[in-house]
Amino acid sequence: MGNLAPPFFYNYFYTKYHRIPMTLFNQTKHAVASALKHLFPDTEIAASMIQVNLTKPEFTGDYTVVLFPFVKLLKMKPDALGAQLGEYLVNNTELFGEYAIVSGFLNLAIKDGVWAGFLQNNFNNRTYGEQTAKDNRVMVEYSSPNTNKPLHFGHMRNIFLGSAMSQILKATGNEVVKANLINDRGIHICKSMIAWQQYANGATPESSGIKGDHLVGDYYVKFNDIYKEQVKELIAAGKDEKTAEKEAPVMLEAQAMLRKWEAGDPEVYDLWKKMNGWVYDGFEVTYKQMGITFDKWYYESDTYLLGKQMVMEGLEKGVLFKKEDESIWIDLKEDGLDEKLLLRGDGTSVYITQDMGTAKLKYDDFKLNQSIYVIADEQNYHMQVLKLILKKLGEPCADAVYHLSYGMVELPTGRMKSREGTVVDADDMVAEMVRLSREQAEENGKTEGFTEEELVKLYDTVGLGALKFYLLRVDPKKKMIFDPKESIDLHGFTATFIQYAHTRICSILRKEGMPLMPDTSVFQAFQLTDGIAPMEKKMILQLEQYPNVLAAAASEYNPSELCNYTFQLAQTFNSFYDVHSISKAENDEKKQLRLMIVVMAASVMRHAMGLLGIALPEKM
RNA sequence: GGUCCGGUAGCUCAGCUGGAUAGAGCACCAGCCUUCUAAGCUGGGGGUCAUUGGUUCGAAUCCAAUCCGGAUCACCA
Repeated sequence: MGNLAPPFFYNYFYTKYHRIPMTLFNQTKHAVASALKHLFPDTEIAASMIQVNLTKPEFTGDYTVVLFPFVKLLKMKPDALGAQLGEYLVNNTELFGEYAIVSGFLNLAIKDGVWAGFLQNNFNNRTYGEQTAKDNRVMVEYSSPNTNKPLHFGHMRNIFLGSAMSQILKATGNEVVKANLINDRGIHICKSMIAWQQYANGATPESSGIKGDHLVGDYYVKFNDIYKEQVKELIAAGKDEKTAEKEAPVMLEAQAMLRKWEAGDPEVYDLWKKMNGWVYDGFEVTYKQMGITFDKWYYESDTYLLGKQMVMEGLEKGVLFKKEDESIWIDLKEDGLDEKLLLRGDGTSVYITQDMGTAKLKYDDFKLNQSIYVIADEQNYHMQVLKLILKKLGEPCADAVYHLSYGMVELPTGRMKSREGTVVDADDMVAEMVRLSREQAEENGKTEGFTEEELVKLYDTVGLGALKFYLLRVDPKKKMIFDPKESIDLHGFTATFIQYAHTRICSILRKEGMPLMPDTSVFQAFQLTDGIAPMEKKMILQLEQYPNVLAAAASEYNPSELCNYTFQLAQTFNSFYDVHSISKAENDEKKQLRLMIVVMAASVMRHAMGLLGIALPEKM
């Protein structure tokens, strides 16, 4: 069988709302639709009725059309319809070689030559699966730390999720701005500052040798210890709990400090700047180690005034109202929610005030079509309220707001609480994973032929890869439980597994003297005469799915789809590797076919994992 | 109590716009390294898809009710 001029090359279908990659899978759907239209011109058949699946391995064929949905509409028995449809598709398209009907399912086999053409056209396509630019500007905000404590394991889920989604959206044709909103003001910062003033004796990161974010975090914990103690004392002195919490001296001091800060008191301002500087230095080290970057930084200290201004305008417009104590509120009762405070009686702003300002600022800065907030699901209500308030105030940014909500990372004993010292620190976790990858490599005798420098880099790649994969492989909206006592496995459904499969491919290519991305001309003369073995076919079928998987990861806001897909691809490759030799292939045709498969598989693995920020080494 | 999310193998999770015998990984058992890297491969045991009812040719998937777990409903951020 000769090569067919590929009828499909890289392109898209355009429907009213979506752009769909023109994979063979999607072409099959299309072909079925037009076949039905041709065979039954008088019957209107909705596109949603056409269901195409991958054919189950126990049957022959590649793609399967489910016939039942048409039975009633066309008043035909499924098998009769299948025969007519199959016959038409085989005779009138270039795609299908044969068909078979098994109890209500029409199994279609794509011609081997079409598969060969698919490989020849895509094996070295670096951007395989990506979509062309579509003039859609998206901001993804993630990380968004408070400046009163270091990053912990739960933040890492947020950071990796936001970073991965940015990359995925970019690859699917969006213009993406990666934003980090630093929550650098508010009562929580004042708590660290008060405790530091009273107990640190002027300690700095330099003088103490403690990383800046950790140092500030230590005094945040200290504040809470003092506060708890004072509340206890007040209760012992006869106050009820609520009053005690309100009147604890250290809390009053923190509140006074916040007012001073908002009034621009120079002494408070200097301390605030100094301590935030320490924290930023610490964060920078952590972000760098994790390979995380941002395009745009926002600071709530810059946006809360805009928020206040919006509140004042809302008050003038009559959308908001004032209570006796001068505090300003919005009434959301008719939307099934409650009254919500937007500005305190003393004029200081609350969480949502600054969020309003930031939302508007982001929108105005970049003329966004979409503004994605990666924030834990405990804030679902808050985000709902934010969007609603913006809408009521008539802000155009309201419609762009999208909350990418994810479940919290919990310990077997429950939530991580910095006050109770149960947090798993981000820096510690990275170090632990790097250590674990070293231990495993040494145990397996995998260190031969590497310099110490190469090993350090490799352990970084493996350890960090495992961590990212672990946090991204679960559907974001589900909460996950992490047991720090059981360290993360490097076997099974992990990045290490994929990295290992990739190094095996690299090893094959080295042996064959072939680069990772050979030139198109290398397989130009390839002719398929032999047919395709089942394992080879399985690889090709999975490679063919990638554009659809990437598109789904983008539209569902779910990077775990890439984890699942790539793991399956690596799994199939490992089985393929076991049954088919490349260096000792039966003949040159087989060698070439398998080389194309393997080159493309490695490329797709690098692409998919690259979007998640996971590197694949060439040797390990 | 209101709203939202979840409940699939011992554990961690896929599958959820209804389709063929419900899948992986870990753990457990048995095999496979003179042959491209065994961080791998092959096989095995393990399931009332929380429960009940409904919708239909067909339900883990859709609908309703119930049970269990979590989040949230702050002048904290």
